[in-house]
Amino acid sequence: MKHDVSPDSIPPRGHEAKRASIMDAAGEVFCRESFAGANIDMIAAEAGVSRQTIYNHHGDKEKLFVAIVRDLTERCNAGIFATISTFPDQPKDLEADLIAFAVRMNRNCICNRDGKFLRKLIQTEGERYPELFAEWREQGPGRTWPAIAARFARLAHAGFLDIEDPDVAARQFLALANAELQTTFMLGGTPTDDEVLQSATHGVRTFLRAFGKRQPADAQKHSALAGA
Amino acid sequence: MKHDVSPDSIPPRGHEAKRASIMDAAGEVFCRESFAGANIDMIAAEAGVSRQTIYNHHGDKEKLFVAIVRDLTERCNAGIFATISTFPDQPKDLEADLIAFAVRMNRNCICNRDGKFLRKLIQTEGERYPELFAEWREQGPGRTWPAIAARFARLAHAGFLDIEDPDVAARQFLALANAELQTTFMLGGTPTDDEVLQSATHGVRTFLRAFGKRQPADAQKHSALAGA
DNA sequence: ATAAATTTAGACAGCCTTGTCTAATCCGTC
DNA sequence: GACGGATTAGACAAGGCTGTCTAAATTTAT
Repeated sequence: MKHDVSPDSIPPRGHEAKRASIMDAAGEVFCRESFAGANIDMIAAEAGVSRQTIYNHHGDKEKLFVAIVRDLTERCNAGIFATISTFPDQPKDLEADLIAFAVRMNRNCICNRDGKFLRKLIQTEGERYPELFAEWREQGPGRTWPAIAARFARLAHAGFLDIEDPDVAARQFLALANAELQTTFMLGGTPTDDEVLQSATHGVRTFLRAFGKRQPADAQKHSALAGA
Repeated sequence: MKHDVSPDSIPPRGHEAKRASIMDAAGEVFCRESFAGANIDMIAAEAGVSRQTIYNHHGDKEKLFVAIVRDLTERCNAGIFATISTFPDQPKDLEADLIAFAVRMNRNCICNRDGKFLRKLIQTEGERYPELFAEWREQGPGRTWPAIAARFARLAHAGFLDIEDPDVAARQFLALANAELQTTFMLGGTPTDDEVLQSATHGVRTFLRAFGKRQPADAQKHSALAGA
């Protein structure tokens, strides 16, 4: 049941490097062991830092935890907005462009290290820190979903899609893009690039069957026949 | 941070009643506090039982935990199969029947007490008990998804739907039905009946836009216009 | 009513964890 | 090379938790 205690390769140099190293290790350990199951010695060992240094930097276990969550929330949101800015507003190939967008979203925001950690911490500790995670909810889904919805609304307005409610469509787009990754997410796994692509491809195809224009300007070239 | 310690209403009578009471309380506490955060005294208090009785029944904390997970997995699977058996094979009103099915699935299997607890335990402790949750994966999604897919395949074969890959369609059906409940689930909340209905309605409409027959035998009566 | 089985409260040892303290050491800078 | 801040190992007290044990009380079956 005990985990390896070898310091994470190179001992970090400098004050800030130590801070970063602690944040990294703490995210990892809190995520793997849950708040109650994690202990400071584990984090110190994994960060290649002494226990006292952690107390010097963060005060106590709970403050450290809160710092981790805020940090992850911030970084994840930044990633999501960066990815949203790559939304295909003037698609050349709607299906291919949306698939690529869905893959970017998954790979850079959902399946990556930060995304995985934040998701797990929210699921595991969400009920114990209502205000902290309410903050995440407002800053996260509360801001990203409308942003995505706005992009879909623009795409619909430009005649590429046939959408009544862009908010619903945005949520469904994300749900479809992830539909085949749910079980993996549940168990804390990281899907392979291929699984991400598969899920995105199937999801976007279904999305376009539902919301694509029936007879677009240039006839729908990419039917459900295209190979994987 | 301490939780209420009042025994859960009536002290139970009889050996089996105590066993059940312990299982109930343990599920609740493990789910709320995580395995590491839960302690036997909490569970004993919540079950209205002495600590020693728990040890008499289950040996130790880990065995108790495993018993809870197996119990929840079994009950949830039973519920899911029971619900699958109500799948509308001969729908009178395809949209309404699928919405009702999606609502049943959510209310009876996903949002209910057992479903919520099992989901949380999988998310929280899945990585720590790989074999235990692999078992769940095989018995759960591994058996329920194909069962649902088979029903959709039958519906497609009977001419009600236009589906190439029933497995993909089944996963997407579930993903769409839950699309608007994700954030609530993440934070451990329980959606209201109305939220469940909304999500199912929107999800099924999108599903039918994607997979419904364009010109079915009797013309599509229920377009995307129907009120909530 | 009596006997057997179960449950109970409480005490207990052993262990782990948090957070503090100290004295020695490291590191970059002047 | 000497200084000052940061870091380190290690010891430490206080407290929490698990799992065991006991003797008494309670329940159930006979």
